Amino acid sequence: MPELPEVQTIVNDLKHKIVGQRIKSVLVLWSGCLKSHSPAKFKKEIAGARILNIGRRAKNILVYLDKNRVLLIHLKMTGNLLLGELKDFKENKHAHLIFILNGSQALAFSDIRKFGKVTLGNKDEIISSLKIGPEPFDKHFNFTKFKSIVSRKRRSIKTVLMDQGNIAGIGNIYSDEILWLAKISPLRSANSLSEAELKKIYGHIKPLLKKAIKFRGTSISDFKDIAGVSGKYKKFLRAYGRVGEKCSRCGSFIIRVKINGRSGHYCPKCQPNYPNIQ
DNA sequence: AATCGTTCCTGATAGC
DNA sequence: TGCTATCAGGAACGAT
Repeated sequence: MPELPEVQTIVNDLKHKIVGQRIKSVLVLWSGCLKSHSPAKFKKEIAGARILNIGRRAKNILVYLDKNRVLLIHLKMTGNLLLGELKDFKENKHAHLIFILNGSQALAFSDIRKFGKVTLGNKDEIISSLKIGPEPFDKHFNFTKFKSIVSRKRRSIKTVLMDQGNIAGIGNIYSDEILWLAKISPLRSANSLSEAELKKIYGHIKPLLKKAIKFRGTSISDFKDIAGVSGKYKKFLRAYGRVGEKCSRCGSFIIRVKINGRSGHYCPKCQPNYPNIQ
């Protein structure tokens, strides 16, 4: 499932490969992914558009187009953007949109579970419609800001970290990893955390995300970069997806619990639920 | 205002 | 073997 590091990997690659090109046309193979337009209108609007830049906001990919427009792509869990030639996608039954670019290049939006969404519209309207908290790498995201966002919430710290309205880009994998590094249980309510505990969490967010970007993200099952290559961060995972394995720090067994409908993975010894009672 | 439950969807896996 | 049931999960949405 693409989170900030995976989306950033895609954005960085796309920037180098397709900025400056025109979208000659688009094939709509499954229109359910189009959020803003009918297939006919989408095809008409997109034809001839020039790609000015590629950006990211939380887990959204922003393709800046001419005429002050933006194409917003959310990959949700199983979405991919793949750059290749049209013939490469003919047998991909999950390719829902294929953008025909210059020469023989094509960019396919594919998504097994069909949760991903594509929106086309005015740049300012689309960006201002996003209800998203600060980007972790924004200079305004300092400890004071983090504390003001998190410290009064009654929900579990994992849920708070994953809520895009609080902080942008953290999902199920990296919330588990941040909390393992900070030795904080994902079940602790955010407003139960001490200043020192908040500092530990905050201190791990940027370095972890930075390292995951360096290794081009985590591929659990579906994430691939635009060339179809898996991310390399999986080997560093300490909690996520390691149920029944030994904690690499203390040797206890990693467990999985349901937290607000999501699976949270943690070490019950290193990350105690009730540290004050121990 | 904040939080909770439901919904979308397919493929992998478990159980019989 | 082959069937059915269950589960995974981001975020929009409606309900409380």
